[in-house]
Amino acid sequence: MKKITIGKLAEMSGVGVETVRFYQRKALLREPKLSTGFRTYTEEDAQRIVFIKKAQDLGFTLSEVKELLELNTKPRITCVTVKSKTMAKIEEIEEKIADLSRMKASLEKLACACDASQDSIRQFKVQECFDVGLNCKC
Amino acid sequence: MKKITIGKLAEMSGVGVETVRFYQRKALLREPKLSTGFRTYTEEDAQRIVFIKKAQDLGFTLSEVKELLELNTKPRITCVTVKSKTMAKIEEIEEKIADLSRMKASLEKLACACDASQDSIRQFKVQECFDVGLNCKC
DNA sequence: TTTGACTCCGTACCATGGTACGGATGTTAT
DNA sequence: ATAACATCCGTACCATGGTACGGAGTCAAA
Repeated sequence: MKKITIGKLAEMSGVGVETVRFYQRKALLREPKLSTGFRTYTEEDAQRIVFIKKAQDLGFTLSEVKELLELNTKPRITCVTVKSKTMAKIEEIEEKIADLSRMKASLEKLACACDASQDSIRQFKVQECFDVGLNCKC
Repeated sequence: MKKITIGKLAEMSGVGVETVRFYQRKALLREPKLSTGFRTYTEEDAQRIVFIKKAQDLGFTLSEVKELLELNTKPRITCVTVKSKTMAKIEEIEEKIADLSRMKASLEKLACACDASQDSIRQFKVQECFDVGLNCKC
């Protein structure tokens, strides 16, 4: 285990130094040892940041990520708890997928309407594309 | 055409008065006539707000919505432009769905591992769930 | 006409997720 | 040992998408 400074950590995990400090303030990262006045990190901290970024990309907010991470810190007894939280997250994810699928369907209608009006002279109103009754022969 | 005040407009389109003013500041709504000192709106303004809200629900930011709305004022190129913007959004959404599906699969493995360790004492790492390698015999 | 509701405006504030600043201090290489 | 660089900390600032405040003017009904 070599000592990792905040700058190296940031570089390793692809974020800025200030972002690391920000995550720490938000308690997304543990308080690191300030041996000799400087923060000292481990590989695990880098993995943690990478995890945060991954989860964030998937649409989780920082406080949701925090919750997910906190699942790790609880003792072994909590298998049941972990499972129920996990199931809840799965449901959330399913909802997000459903939302996105609806968005996608609407956008596909929009794209189709664009095609349809390609050769007609009719004035194209973007608003119409989002209306429910959009006539689309695709 | 009856005069619509800001309060009525807000009610009609399901937003707050302050939101209408905010959209106006952001130039998402035209500057309304201030006949007699009060803003006077039309049905079209209400439709426009409804459109903004719909587009927003579909994952467009306000500035993207603004762009979309501005496409209406431009000539026929519109269709092609709208279509390419739309296709880009669709791709974005598809990526998000794919990510979420992967995440869901990982979380399902975690749930499964919880079951499996009901009687064993396995240390869980939520992070692993996001990695591809969680060994699960479910 | 007077009261109450509505509107005007600028400005301040909120949450989220950072980014930047700047003076002080610590570390490292020459 | 001294320069050059990294890090410390608090605080301020940024964008996004609103929400709230407060003093002033306006409108409409009793």
